Order: sequence, then C-alpha cells, then structure tokens
Amino acid sequence: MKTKDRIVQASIELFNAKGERNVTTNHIASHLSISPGNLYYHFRNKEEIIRNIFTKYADHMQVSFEPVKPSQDPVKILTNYLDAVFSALYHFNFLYDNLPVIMARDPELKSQYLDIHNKMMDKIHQLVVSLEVANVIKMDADDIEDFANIIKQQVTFWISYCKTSREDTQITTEMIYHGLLKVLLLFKPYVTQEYREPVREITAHYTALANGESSEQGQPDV
Amino acid sequence: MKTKDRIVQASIELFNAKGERNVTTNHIASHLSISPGNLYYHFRNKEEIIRNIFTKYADHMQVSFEPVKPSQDPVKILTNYLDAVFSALYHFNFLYDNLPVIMARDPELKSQYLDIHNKMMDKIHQLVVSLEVANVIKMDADDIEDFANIIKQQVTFWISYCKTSREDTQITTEMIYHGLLKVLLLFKPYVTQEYREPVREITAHYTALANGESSEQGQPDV
DNA sequence: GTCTATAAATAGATAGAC
DNA sequence: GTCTATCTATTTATAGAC
Repeated sequence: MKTKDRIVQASIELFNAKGERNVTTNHIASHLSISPGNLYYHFRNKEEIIRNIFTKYADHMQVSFEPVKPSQDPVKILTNYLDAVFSALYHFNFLYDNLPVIMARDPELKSQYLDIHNKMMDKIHQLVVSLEVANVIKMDADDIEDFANIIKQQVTFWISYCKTSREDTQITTEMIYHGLLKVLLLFKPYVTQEYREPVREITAHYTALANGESSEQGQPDV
Repeated sequence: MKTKDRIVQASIELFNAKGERNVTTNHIASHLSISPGNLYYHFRNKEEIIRNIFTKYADHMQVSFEPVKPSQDPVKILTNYLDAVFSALYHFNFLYDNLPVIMARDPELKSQYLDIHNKMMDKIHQLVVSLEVANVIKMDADDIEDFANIIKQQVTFWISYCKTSREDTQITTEMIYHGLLKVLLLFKPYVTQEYREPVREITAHYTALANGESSEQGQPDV
C-alpha cells in the first residue's frame, strides 16, 4: 500500500480508537514508523487528512444507502437503512464523536458535510415516503420533514449521547445496536396494524444484537 | 461584583458568543481588562472556571425543572418543561455545542455531569408518567425509559445538530424554539384523542415563537 | 520519498514585584 | 489582589540533507 493510503488508514484507526482531538500528526507518523516530515510531504496538514477521510466516508454513505426501490419488500427497506447506519457509525465513529468541532474549524469540510447531509436527508425522506406508500406507517404529510430531521439527529448524535451519558465511553457494536433500536422506537407509533408484527420481528432481531447475542447473519460487511 | 464572579460571568458570555474552544484564559482576562496572572490568582486553570460555570448550570436546572405535581394542569406540566429546556439551551448554549469534548477531558466535570444527567432523566421520566396518568398520552410502559432517553438526546444535541446542518451557525431564540417543536412532535403520536386540541394549541404557540412572532408572554425569565 | 533537526505559533500557567 | 514578564509544553509545520 502507498504511504499516502497508509497514512489515511492509520489515521482512521487512531482517530476511532483514541478520538480525533487526541491524535496529533506526530502520533500518526510514529504509529506508522515514518517521520513527521514524510507525513507532511503527503499532506499539507491534519485537516487535509481529515478531508481525505471524509471523502471516503461520503462515498461509503452514497453506496450503502442504496436508492429506495418502490418494488422492494418494505420491511427490507427499513433494515437496509438500519444496517447502513450501523456500518457508518461503526467505521467512522470518530466523526460522530466530534462533529461540531471538526466542522466549525474547517469551512471547506463543513461545505462537504452539508452536501452529504442534504443527500442523506433526501434518502431518509424517501425512506419515510416509501414506508407510507407501502402502508407500513401512517403519518401526516406535514410531519414527514420534521420527522426525517429527528431521525437524522438521533442517528448522528447517538455516539455523542452515549459518550456523555455513560461512565464507560468505549464504543461497542452493542451500543450502536441500542441506537438503532431507538430509531425503531421513533417509527413504532406510526406503524399500521397490518405491519405491527413484522416491525416487532425486526425489533427483536436488533434487540438480540444489542444484547450481544450473535445473529444468524453475523456482522455486516463494510 | 467580585473579580471571581466577573471572571465567571465574562467566561459564560464569551464561551456562548465565540465557543468555548475559541476562548483562552488570556481572552477572558483581556476582555475584563485584568491580567492573566490575576485570573490565575482566582482560578487554578480554565477547567476550574468551567466547573464553576457548570455548578451554576446544575443549580439552574434543579430550580427550573420544578418537581411535577400531579395536581397540576397536565398541559402546564408540558409547557413548564419546554420553557425550562429553552432557558437552559439559551443561557448555556456553549455547553451543548461542545459537550463530548468538554466532558472527555475533565473526569471530575464528567462525574458532575452524570449526576445531573441522571436527575434530569428522572424528571423527564416523571413528566412522561404524569402525562400518562393525566390521560394526555398513551404509551407502552416498556417504552417509557427509551422514550425519555430520546427526548433527552434530542434536547441535548439540538444545538449541535443546528450548528452542523446549517450554513449559519448563529444561535437564535427562533432556532431553539424549532427544537422545542421537534420535542412536541415526538409526543404527538402518543397524544390521546381527548388532548389533541390542547397539544395543537401548544404547538401553535411555539410555532409562533419559532417564526419570530412575539408572544403575549414575552421572553421567558432566567 | 524519506529522514533529521528545528522553527514557529499557541495556549496554559507561574514567579516575583507592587 | 493585581500587575508584568516570562517559562513550559504542545502541536503544527518547514528546511535541507540523503
């Protein structure tokens, strides 16, 4: 692997493990057993590394949040979304831990973020509309926009919420699955009589994962 | 006012206006036209200033979140809560902008925060139960705990969500009122037929405030 | 491309005079 | 209690040799 790619890869790992604010460019260099000068040959500064990681993140999001096909099984639409959320939170958790700070200090990154944010908002909106069309949920049309924002906020700051409201700040897959269950609870009161049972089954599935019981399908891929 | 109190007061104002991470002890001192040495005579370090502010914040929370009296008008219970949330978000917005970072670097403060967090969770729990008892909402008993956590997360990270998802990061009263409306939307699907109209009226009230229309009761007190 | 050595920039904090 | 002057530590970033 090229040095440039190794720097990006190591940065993701170190940021996720120790928190972005606790990892300096020197830490990254020494972790890779290269010199700081070498690192600065490949990247002008730390923010350029983060912007590079963010591009990877944005690509990941675009791919994993597949466009909703109306023909799909409506229940599958929902689990696809939740699995994509899980994957993003897990693999890029350092971003979610520190989002306001990271964005406030780098206007260029903030602008990248706003772009992705808007695209994701559209996807969530589509998801909600699809569930409505498939008669899985029933919701006032006026509330869909606000509801989509609530979902987005709940997902985006779940990591932050866990880190602040618990003693133990280690990120685990179980912790993330608990967050997905909160998202399911947001949908719950809108679920139609017809789909109450399928949604209950999805909830049971993620509850098992949240309690550390292994799933028949194992850990999701990247 | 004593110098020590002036330092705390100025710090709150500067932190709220510019963000905690952009305000150094030297900034605080020069804002008050005192020397850094003088500031350090009164506080051992910046974290001690923040802990001092946090104590003020904790007191504010304890007072403004009055214990729920079952005898009260159930609608009043809800507006009391929302007004208390507004006041906290407005007067201590710097804390909400930066919570995970501030708590992660100071274990003593984190422990103070966990204490207040748990107390607030209890209050929210009581609020939900009171609304159930008064027949304002109907909710599965199993969901109350998770629902209370969702409310808490939504409130705590509303400022962060706004700052990351908008171009303009200025905090306004209107922005905060929009957050309260999201909390009302969380309650909405659980509201009983009987209380649909009163809740609609509360929503209209906060919608007016969120749109910058002045309310008959004016800005809430500290 | 990579290294060593070091400069530059902050921010946090202290010593000692008044 | 307050000031001036300064020190230390940290982190980012660059120059120049190999």
